[in-house]
Formats: sequence, structure tokens, C-alpha cells
Amino acid sequence: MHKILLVPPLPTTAARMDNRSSKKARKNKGSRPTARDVAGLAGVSQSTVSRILSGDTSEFFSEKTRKRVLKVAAELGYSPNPIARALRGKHTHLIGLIIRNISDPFFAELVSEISIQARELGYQMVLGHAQSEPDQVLRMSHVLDTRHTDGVIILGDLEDDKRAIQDILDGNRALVTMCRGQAQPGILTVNVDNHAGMQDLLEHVRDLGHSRLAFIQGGGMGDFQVRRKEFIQFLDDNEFDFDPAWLINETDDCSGGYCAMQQLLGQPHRPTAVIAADDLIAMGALAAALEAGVRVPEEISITGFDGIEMTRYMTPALTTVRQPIDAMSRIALARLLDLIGGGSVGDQNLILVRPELVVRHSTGPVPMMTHSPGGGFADQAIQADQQV
Amino acid sequence: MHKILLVPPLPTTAARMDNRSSKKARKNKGSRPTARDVAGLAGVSQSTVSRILSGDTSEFFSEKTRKRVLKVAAELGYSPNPIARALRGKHTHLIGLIIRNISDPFFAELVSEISIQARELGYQMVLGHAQSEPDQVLRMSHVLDTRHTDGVIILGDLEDDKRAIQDILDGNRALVTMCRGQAQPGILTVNVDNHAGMQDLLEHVRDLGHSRLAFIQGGGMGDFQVRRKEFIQFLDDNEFDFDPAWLINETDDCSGGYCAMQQLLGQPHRPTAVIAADDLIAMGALAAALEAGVRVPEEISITGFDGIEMTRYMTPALTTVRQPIDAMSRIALARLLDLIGGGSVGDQNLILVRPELVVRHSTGPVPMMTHSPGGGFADQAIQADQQV
DNA sequence: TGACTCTACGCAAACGTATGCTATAATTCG
DNA sequence: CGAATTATAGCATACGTTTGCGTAGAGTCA
Repeated sequence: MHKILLVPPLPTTAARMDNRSSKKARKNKGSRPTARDVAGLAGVSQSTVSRILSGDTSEFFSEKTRKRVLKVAAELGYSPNPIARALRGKHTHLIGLIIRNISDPFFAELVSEISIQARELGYQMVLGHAQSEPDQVLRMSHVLDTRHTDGVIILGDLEDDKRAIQDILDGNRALVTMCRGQAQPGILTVNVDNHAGMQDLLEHVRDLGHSRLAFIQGGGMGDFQVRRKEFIQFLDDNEFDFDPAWLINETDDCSGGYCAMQQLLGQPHRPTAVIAADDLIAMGALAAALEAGVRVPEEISITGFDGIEMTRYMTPALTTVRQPIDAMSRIALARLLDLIGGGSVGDQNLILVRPELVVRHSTGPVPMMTHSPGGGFADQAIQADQQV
Repeated sequence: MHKILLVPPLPTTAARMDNRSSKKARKNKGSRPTARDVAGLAGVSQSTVSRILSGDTSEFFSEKTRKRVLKVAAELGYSPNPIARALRGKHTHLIGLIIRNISDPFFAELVSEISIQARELGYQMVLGHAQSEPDQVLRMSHVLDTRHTDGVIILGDLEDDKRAIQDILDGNRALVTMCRGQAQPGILTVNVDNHAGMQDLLEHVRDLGHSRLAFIQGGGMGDFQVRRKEFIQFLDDNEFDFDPAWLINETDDCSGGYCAMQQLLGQPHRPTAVIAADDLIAMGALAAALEAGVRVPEEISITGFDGIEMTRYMTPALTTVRQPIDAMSRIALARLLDLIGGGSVGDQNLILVRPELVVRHSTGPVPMMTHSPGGGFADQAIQADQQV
């Protein structure tokens, strides 16, 4: 309306002004509008645009100016360039997620939940794959590359990740770890309460009459170590037999559970219940049992841990412990943002969230002849050749 | 050591110079070294450091200088700040991944593979969750936020994603879509060859004697539409009966397959083979069948699609079509990088990769009395009340 | 009317890199 | 031996923001 607004450039930095006013006329097509474009069209300075757009309440602008800038910005579809913003303001609004294996459905569900919640908080997730880094050098460089993130979440135990953690800390980046067995001092860790979960699960199995329990671990990861410890403690507390051959360590996936169960079934002295360190392992174990013609849960009970969606659709549906993914994500993100904002780890650096026992059909009463010594299922075909 | 270094700020541009030389002495602890720090210690200019570090072969530097700079850089653990680099060079080395549902194991495996390969190419993935955006406005702003990425990969069909795609294109970003049924003209699409896959699968089922086939879809996504079309075409080509009640559309997950199979089993006229649009659906269908006491594959055959890892560990192990995740990722990434580098989509904007039929134990010969009209399994308990 | 206080905004300096242009010394060439 | 060429490296600027500081103009008060 008022042509007067288009005051000609001022003396000194005339060149720049002119540059600006020429840009005002037509922004380079194809690339997004900048604050200067908005400033030119609104007849204000670029810094004013920045201040108004960032909603800085400590600065006062006339309602007229504010309206005008906002309107132009909306028309141009302007939004601040996050890169430039990050360079100046040190905040990228990016959170690094370092994870061992996304293919694990439990981690996939966790990533999904975290990323949804992060978005609601205005953050994006960038993926770091630990799996892809065989040696330390690569892993280090990877961590270096994540340094354009405001903070990092490490999911699960990575083997030999001390170095990675130290790097992140050295870079002054906020760090929260999740789903790792033993918390390191000074590092914030959010995890499921493995103790409570295993306790509930084992009591359920015990109440069904089982006393001959096997445990299938999936590698030496911290969470699995803890669950194993709880398992052994429970055996001890209840004065159940402890057979080293019933403690099997395989890989952390279906095939690991499958192999482990085959070993278990091949033994002369069989357990009546098999506690798998997680759902995937349980799934493999179940497959091995069914394939060998062993009925579940009539002849042997199987349990999982994590509570991934598809455990409902195994046959029989798996008894498991459901991790409170939602709550864990919420807490981890809240604490991470606090750290990013300058907060400190504080005294309580280990936060445990209680899981929920989900009883389904893979667990049942202990079979009758279970007390016969030396293996209750000597009649099983698969075992005949082992008996001699 | 030298207190002299702590000089108070100077007036004009001398301050900058002095600032630089003071920085040379000791970098601010806690934050990473910059090219200037390296330059100071190596006695060269920042631009020289930049050029040597970026390995620009068109610039010649003496071997002495190059060695010295490299050495200092290594000692300081310097690596260029990606943010600053991105601001200047327009390359963030970040690839956006927009995906409907990471919890789907197939997509999880795909994401895993893509992210591993991307890392090898020097790129990181940032996650965009379509699932978390119920309305268009949010989705738009999401896409805007991804603009600090060099390129975008869209995985699977998002409902109403025309807008999102247009936004990405408007932003001049490279775009490759994967796993979507119908390719849009001008947009590069990498997908499995659904035609070949369905053909192989259906021929396998036909060769087992089946002619009464059902299809379970999981929503109206493009890939599913294509598979459904192939299914119907096959029925037509082979002059098999087509019963609309055998074409079921449920949700794209285990529960969808479960519900669908329940509907199928409740019908007086049952199919002898059920073709599920993907593995998850097949898994649910299998669970429903087993729960209803229907033996698989003796009484009914079930097939999946995708070839996710855990299909091997269902009981019975699932016959399915394995998508060539590795090849698809490789191609998609290669084309995306080409696009980022300034290449054009070209004529062939749809790239199809041939999948592999995986025959396992969920498919078997058609049951004997299959030719009795009006339902071959009238003896099934579950069906008694439907017969009247 | 001058000093002073607000209000409302602009100026310009970072942030750390890449890069076009320029400057110097060494070398070659006519 | 002067001039042209080459090898080597520095200067200065741009990228698009945020933000400390400065200031013009309007109003207030003595």
C-alpha cells in the first residue's frame, strides 16, 4: 500500500542492501525462501524476521510489524533453515539412535515409539547402526559422524561400546542408554525392571508345578545376563535343581532358540519348562519343539520376554513379559531433552520401569511323570538313540 | 603459560586476527577442533586445511605441507563439521526415510539394509514416520522438516501422499520410492516384481492341485492391489472359480490375517489354499486356522509374501516369496545418489527386481474330496452349524 | 528545551566450512 | 636476462541463521 515503505538503501553498506532488494524482487526459483526474502517483502530487516519467527517474547514488536512479517512468511511458505540455525544456535533438533539390530521386532517397536514421540517434541531421529561396524575404528568414526546431533540414545548393549560412549561424552553430547543390563555410573539408563519381570514370570511357571527349568540366553548382552542371574537366583531361592546343561547360550534370534531347544531335547534329562531370554529366541525354541513332535505346553512349557506383537499369533500363543515400551520411551526422551537443555544426570541414573506378565497358552501345568529321575520323557522317539 | 594471550578484545578487524591466533594456542575445551585450529598449529591457512582435507586433487600442495596438515589434523582428531559443510556446500549427507510402519518386520529389514549400505556410501538415514501424522498439515510440515536432507526415500504407499511427494519435488530434493504398487510418471520407483512373484507362487499352488484359492489383502496399498490383480488374472487365465467372498480385505498385520481366516473358515464353501498379501497376514491366518483345528497344509494351504526371517520358524514353516532386499536397496541408493549428483530420472523410471519363491511346509497337495460341490469340508465341526 | 526513558527495530558479528580469485616464489623459456 | 608460466598457498566471501548491541524516534519529565 504505502510505497514509502520501500525506502531506498542507506549510504554505507549500499551494496548489500542492493543485493537484498534485488533478491526481494524474485527469489531464486527452486530453492526455499530465506529470512531475507521475507524481510525484503515485509520491509523489515532480516533480524526482525528471525526474532518474530522464533517467537522471542523478550523482544517487543508492534502488532502491525508482527502481523505483516507473519503474513509474508506464510505466503512464501518460509521456515528457517535448520542447518543454518544449527550452525549458529548449536541445536540441530536431531537425535542419534545407535542400535544393534533394527530387525529385531522388539527394537523395531521401540524405535517406532521413540521416533513418534520425538517428532511430537520437535525432534527427528537419525539412525546409527552398530551392526554394520565390525571393528572399532569404523565404530569410532561413526560416532564422530553423529556429532551433528543434539543427543544420542543407545539402544541395547553394543559389544565393546565403552569407547563409543566415551566419544559421545567427550563431544559434550547428551546421552541416554536404554535396555542395557548394568547401568554405568554417571550415565543415565532407562530399562525394564528385569528383576520384577523375571520374578513374575518364574513364579507363574513355578505355580504351574514346574521345578525343572532351562534358560536360553542369546549372547552375553547385559539384559540377558541380568535375566540369567535372576533365573539362577530363583532356582536357588526355591531350591530347584540346577543343571549346567540347562543353561544354554546361543545367538539372539530365532535360529539361536531353535538350536538351543534341539540341544535341550537331545538331553536324557529334560526340563519341563524353558525360559527364553527374549521372544525371538522363544519363537525358535517353539519351532524346534513342535518340529520334534513335542507338544507345547502339554509336554513342555515355553516362555518369552519382551511382549512383541506377534507373540499373540504363534501357536500356541506365547506366555511372555511385556516391556512398557511407551513409558520407557517417554522417560528416556524426557530425560534426554533435560540433558540437552543443560540438566545433569543426577543421583538416580538408573530408571527401571515395571513390565507386565502376559499369560497365554505356551505355559501349562507340569506333566505328570515329571518326578521320574533321569528324564521323564524317555519314550520320546527323538531321544531313543541318546539313551543307549 | 603466557598471560599475554588473555588480551581484552580489540576494536576493528584486528580482533579477528588476534582471536584467531589466540585460538591457535588452545582450542576451547569441550568442543571439537575446527579447521582453523588445525591451520594455526600447522602454520597454514584455514582454506589450505579445507582443501587438503577434502582431498581435492585439482589443487596442488607440496608434499611437506600436506603431510604436516594431515598430521596435525590426526593429532587433534579433527574432522570437518558436517553442519557447516552442509551450509556451504549444500550437501548434508543425510537421507530422509519416510516409512509407514517400522514395526513391520519386512520394512524393518529393509530399513536395516538400506541404512547399512547408506553408511558405506557415507550417508546417514533420518527417520520420518508417516504413521505418526494423522492429518495433512502435520505431514506437510514433516516433509518441510526433512529438507535438510539431500534426498528422500519413501518406503511403501502412504495414504494420500501426493502432497508429500509434491513437496519433496518442490524442494528440489532427490526422491526415490520403493515398494509401491503403481509407479508415478517421472518418479523413480524400485520395487519387487510382483507379477513374477505372484506368478511363481500361484503356479506352485496350482501344481499342487489347488483350484479354489482365496486372497487376503491388507488394506488398499498399491503393492497389495497389484498382487490382488495378479491373483485375479491368474484365476482368469486358469479358469478357476472366482468367489467374491474369497477376496477379503483386512488390516495389514497379524490381526488382519487372523480375522480374514476366521471369515474364510466360517464360510460353507471353503477355499483349499489361502494366498496372503504378505507374511504378517499369513502369520495371522495360520494362527486362526490352527486355532480352529484346521490342519495346515493337510486341509488348507497358506502362503505369504516378503520372505521375512521368522517365516522359517512358524510351524509349519511358511511358503512365501522372498523379496530381494539387498538388491533393491542397492539399486535404490545408487539411483538416489545419482539423482543427488544431478542425474535425471530418465526413461526407465520403474525398476523391478525379480523375487524368489521359497517353498516350505505351509503348502501341500490339495485334499482329496475337494471336488464335492458346496464345500469339501462339511465334516469340520466348525462348519456344522453353517450347513443347515 | 534538553536530558532521559522507552519502544521498536536495524547493524553486524559470529558459527565453520568451501571456493573463486589473488599473490608470491620458483621455474622455465625465448 | 626479462618475461611468461607454474606450483603453492592465502584472502575474502558466501551459506542463512541467531543475538549482543546500538540507535532513531516518540514520549515524558524537570
